[in-house]
Amino acid sequence: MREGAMPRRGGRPTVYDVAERAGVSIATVSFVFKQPGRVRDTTRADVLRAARELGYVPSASARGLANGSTGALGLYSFDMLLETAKFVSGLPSGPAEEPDPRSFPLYVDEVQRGFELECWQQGMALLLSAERSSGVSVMAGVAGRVDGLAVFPGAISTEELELTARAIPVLAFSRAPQDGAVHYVTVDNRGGVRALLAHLVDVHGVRQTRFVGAPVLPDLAERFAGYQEASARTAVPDDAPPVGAEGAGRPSSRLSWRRGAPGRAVVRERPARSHGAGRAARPGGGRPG
Amino acid sequence: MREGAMPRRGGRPTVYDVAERAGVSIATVSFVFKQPGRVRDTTRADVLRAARELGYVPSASARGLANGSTGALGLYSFDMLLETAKFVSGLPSGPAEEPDPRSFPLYVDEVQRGFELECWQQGMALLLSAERSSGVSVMAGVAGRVDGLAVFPGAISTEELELTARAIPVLAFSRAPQDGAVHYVTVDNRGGVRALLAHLVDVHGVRQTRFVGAPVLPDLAERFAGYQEASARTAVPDDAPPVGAEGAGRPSSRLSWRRGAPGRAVVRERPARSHGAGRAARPGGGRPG
DNA sequence: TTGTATGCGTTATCAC
DNA sequence: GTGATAACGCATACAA
Repeated sequence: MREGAMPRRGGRPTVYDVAERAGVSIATVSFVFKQPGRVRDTTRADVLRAARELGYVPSASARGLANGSTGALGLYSFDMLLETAKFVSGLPSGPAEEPDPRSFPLYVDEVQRGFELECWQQGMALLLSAERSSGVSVMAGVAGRVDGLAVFPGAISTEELELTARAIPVLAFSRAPQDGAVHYVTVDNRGGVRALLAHLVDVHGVRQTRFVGAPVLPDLAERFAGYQEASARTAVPDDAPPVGAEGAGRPSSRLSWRRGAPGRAVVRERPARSHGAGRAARPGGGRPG
Repeated sequence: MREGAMPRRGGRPTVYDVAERAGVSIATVSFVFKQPGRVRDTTRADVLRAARELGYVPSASARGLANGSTGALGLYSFDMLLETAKFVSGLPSGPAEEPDPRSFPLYVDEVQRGFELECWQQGMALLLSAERSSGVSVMAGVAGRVDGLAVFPGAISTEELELTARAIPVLAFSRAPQDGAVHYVTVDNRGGVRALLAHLVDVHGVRQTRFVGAPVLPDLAERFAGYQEASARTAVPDDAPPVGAEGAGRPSSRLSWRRGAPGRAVVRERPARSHGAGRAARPGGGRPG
């Protein structure tokens, strides 16, 4: 319980300061910002003026705590120093002695930009963060600050994804769909590569092709599968090992890129469980209207 | 005051739930995450297990409210649909009927990536947001959720920047330094262009140059100034109007790009005021160690 | 070592 | 139309 409504420490101004300055109660101050119509015009003006004079900025923490949601979505991506780069690209790149942020996977930018745009249009804040190869999971730290979380493929275990999904909606990019609460989204990698090869052969008359990259991730595996399906049309036998397969950083055991592997690339969505009092974020969701 | 320690609504699990499950008090749960050494090993194990079983994720809102800081830094950039694009590039681009996010100023990505990297290394979360040409200031909404805010040059008025700076440290990119609480950072645009021209002329033997872009922003004005300073060496008279100067969206009056304009490009920092109990964010600050 | 109690700033439910 | 006041979830002095 505050003693009256003292300006308190030297911190940022709060509703109490604004209320005191405007000669009203904190409830009124809150109303002015959340339900303007509920306050008399003159009162509202007083409050707004006081707020501006004080440089009042509402605390998102308090706000989030009070209404149970943060108003932000999270995007969790790769280790920013690319210590997992070769795992991502599937290409051998030697033990990068000095990680260079500039070699960050470029496609990430595009996806990220799209995410930013959507958040922007939805009026949601975007919280960016990335995995750290060293140290504990940062995911938990992120999950606590957002209403929903999208995750790039990486070192995050499915178990941890599912765990996080118990707290907030989680969307995993290009991951093999699993049973659980996590949402998965991917693209038709197989068909894409087939079309690509068909184009190269039919339109450009290419006769020599080779698949470059180690199919250690679902996406790459799918692409390799598509490559094999279509490679009968090229001069390269479809059992030629993909370039870089041997040199891949982690000899990943989580995926066997056997011939004719099952599972078409697919977009799989699970209905979000209701979290709390019906709140629900929609990472990657459609636009309104 | 909670009644005992009921699991409450259907929301995310809280310290109360974990505490109940582990048979300890909420304080102990908190200690386990914040001061692990203060808790007995067995107790800690119990708590961690309970937390994991429940899928407990600490609320950043509550945490932020309790300790007075959010642990996140903000980066505020352009309107994502580029309605201010031509203002940014200085190039006439016609009234983009259908704004295309793909034409977003590219250099932004580089700066943003650097900011991300630094935040990542500092263990801080990064909150991205952008101005909206329509509607009220989003800045306030951002300022409330971060400990410090970096702002790209754009439609944000100096007044608003200063206002925000009363609540949290604000860093403005490529803006003409002002007196106030806002921090400013820019680069040697003038010298850069001089060097560029020298290189073109001396090394590549270029004899024909033209400055493209309307110097409506401080940075561009500086570049134009540098261009003029060095253009005596080219075949183009230094008073040739820069291409696109006429077509610039806003005939900005905030900057007169008069010849020999004063003010060298400069990095200007102001010591951050102490906010609250000595807390201080350091947007763009150096690395530890 | 662990538990109790209180504050953090906002929201929202009541009274008035 | 406004004003008290109880949550919200966590951190932390202060007790025990």
